[in-house]
Amino acid sequence: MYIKPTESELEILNYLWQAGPSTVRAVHDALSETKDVGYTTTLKLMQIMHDKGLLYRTEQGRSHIYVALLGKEETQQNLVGKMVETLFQGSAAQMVMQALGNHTTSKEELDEIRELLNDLENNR
Amino acid sequence: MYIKPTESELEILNYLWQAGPSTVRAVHDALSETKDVGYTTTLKLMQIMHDKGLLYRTEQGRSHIYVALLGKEETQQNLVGKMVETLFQGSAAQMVMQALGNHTTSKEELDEIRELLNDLENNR
DNA sequence: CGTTTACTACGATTTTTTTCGTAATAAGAC
DNA sequence: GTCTTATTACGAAAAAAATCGTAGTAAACG
Repeated sequence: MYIKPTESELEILNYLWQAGPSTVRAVHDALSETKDVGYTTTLKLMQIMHDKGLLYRTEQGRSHIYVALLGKEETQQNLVGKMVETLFQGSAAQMVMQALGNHTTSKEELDEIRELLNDLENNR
Repeated sequence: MYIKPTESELEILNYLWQAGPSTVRAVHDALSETKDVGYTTTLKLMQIMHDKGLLYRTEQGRSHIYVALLGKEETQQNLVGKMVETLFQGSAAQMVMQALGNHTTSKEELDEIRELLNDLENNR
């Protein structure tokens, strides 16, 4: 059974995906750049995530090193999939239109998508 | 200021977008097809949404007719945009890959996306 | 050693979201 | 007109998520 991370949990996961195994301190320092929150709040959140099985941790001296147990791609998949279902009646194409229509996307990226489209068409 | 609908609110909005102006009864009957929830729960939610300015309502005999005040596209935009920011570091292309990679999409839809890609490239 | 510092643990509180029961009431059925 | 039924209003509770303060403790510093 897949556990859906809450919004705050997602922020933490995001950092861990990008930075790799980290202490609460590191996570907190990063988060508090953009968000006004106390250290113990971040700590508690990460402890809860550990309880839920979202994070693995290992002791390192007096502190703990945390690692995300959910994969980045797997989680993206899950959340995008859910959004396609609930907000776009299951049509990924609809979502793609919305996403591309309102974000500046470079020529390189557009080309990459074209390639993907071709692959999709050929492999079925 | 944009108010982010909660998950339950989104279900209601979804129905209203699809069905147009509706009574609580209609919304509730639709929702309870897929979800086990009491009538007064749906009622209360819609009242709260009305308070928040998410829904407009008008009396019709003893009951109320509700209308979504948030547009469908506008809301999709907002939520997809947020997801691109938080989950894909601002890269819409990344999200598109994930979305297309794991949903079956028809040739027609793929072609539509191709067209969109061409438009995007030409108009800048 | 004693003191400071940087952690974790943990409980409690606050805030947000969801849920529902009860009461009031107006419409419709007969 | 009376009774049943469908509806809203409202308060309160339950559940979920986020926040933080305090205490304990081990390491580091001098």
